[in-house]
Amino acid sequence: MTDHTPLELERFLPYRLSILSNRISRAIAREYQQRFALSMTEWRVIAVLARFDGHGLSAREVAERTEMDKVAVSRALARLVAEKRVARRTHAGDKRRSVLHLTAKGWKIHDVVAPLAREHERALLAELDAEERRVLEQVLDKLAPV
Amino acid sequence: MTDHTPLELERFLPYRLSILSNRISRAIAREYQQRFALSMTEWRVIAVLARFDGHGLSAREVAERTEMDKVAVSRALARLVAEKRVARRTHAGDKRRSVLHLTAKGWKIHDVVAPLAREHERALLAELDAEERRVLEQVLDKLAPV
DNA sequence: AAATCATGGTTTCATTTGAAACCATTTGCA
DNA sequence: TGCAAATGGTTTCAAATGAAACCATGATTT
Repeated sequence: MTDHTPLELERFLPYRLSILSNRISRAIAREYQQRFALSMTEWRVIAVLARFDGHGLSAREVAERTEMDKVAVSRALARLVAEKRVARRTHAGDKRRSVLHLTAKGWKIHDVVAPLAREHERALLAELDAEERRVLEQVLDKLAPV
Repeated sequence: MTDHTPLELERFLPYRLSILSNRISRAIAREYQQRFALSMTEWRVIAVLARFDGHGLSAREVAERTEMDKVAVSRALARLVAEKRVARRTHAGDKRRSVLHLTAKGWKIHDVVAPLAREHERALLAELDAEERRVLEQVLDKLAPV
């Protein structure tokens, strides 16, 4: 007789994490999707470019930072550049690399979406008490160090 | 002067959760993908059918339980039924509904993948101490109640 | 300097996904 | 009863995605 012990999905950590993460991402995404016709990957690229403004990141560096693959980044950038949300130059010393910056248009989007995202996070964390917040941080540091 | 305060992605909760969740899901998926030519959605359906064996779930109920939309479930089921991993009958009292069960073949997959998934979870939790595990549970209960 | 290898980035092709329309059946209600 | 609305599920079409091949440039070896 084989072991049919089923997975208790509702207590299975990877499953619960995935549900939670999807819910949150979708909730935030819903807000900027139609408002700016912005996909989640595009938003992530904008967020990284904002965060490392002044560095003139290359596409590769954006990919690293977002944990997206380079194809996804390339496509997101193509759209962002077409819509003039991101400016793309060629690196002076290395013609393969691009040098990326947010345009005024890109910053405008950032300046709306970033607070909105922060507010979502705040609301989420507000459901937790101090100990829970502290330990959650700690757990994420352990399991998914940046 | 506008507020350009950028999101600190590497400390932003939704972002970190998404990274963590993706990494874990991918790690588990890698193991059963080529071994059984099983997609993540198909595995989820199998897991739910195993968990609620004897109930004769309908597709709708599977969709609810997996938090996948009904189109995804419909497609996963089409493949699973074609490969005879799942048996599908029509509900006696309601000809719209299907009545779903794992076949012997489906159970065989379950009985390999479920322990494998549990082992992944165990390894993950092993990185945490008792307090971290306890609080993590608690946090998930609060943020993503089932 | 030529040949080889590595890197940044894009394109192509097949597959997956999501949204909306759709079909069949059942339910609610005039 | 008969007709509109709701429900379970599938199909269709467009867009998103991933893997591999590709192109151009740079670095390394000889």
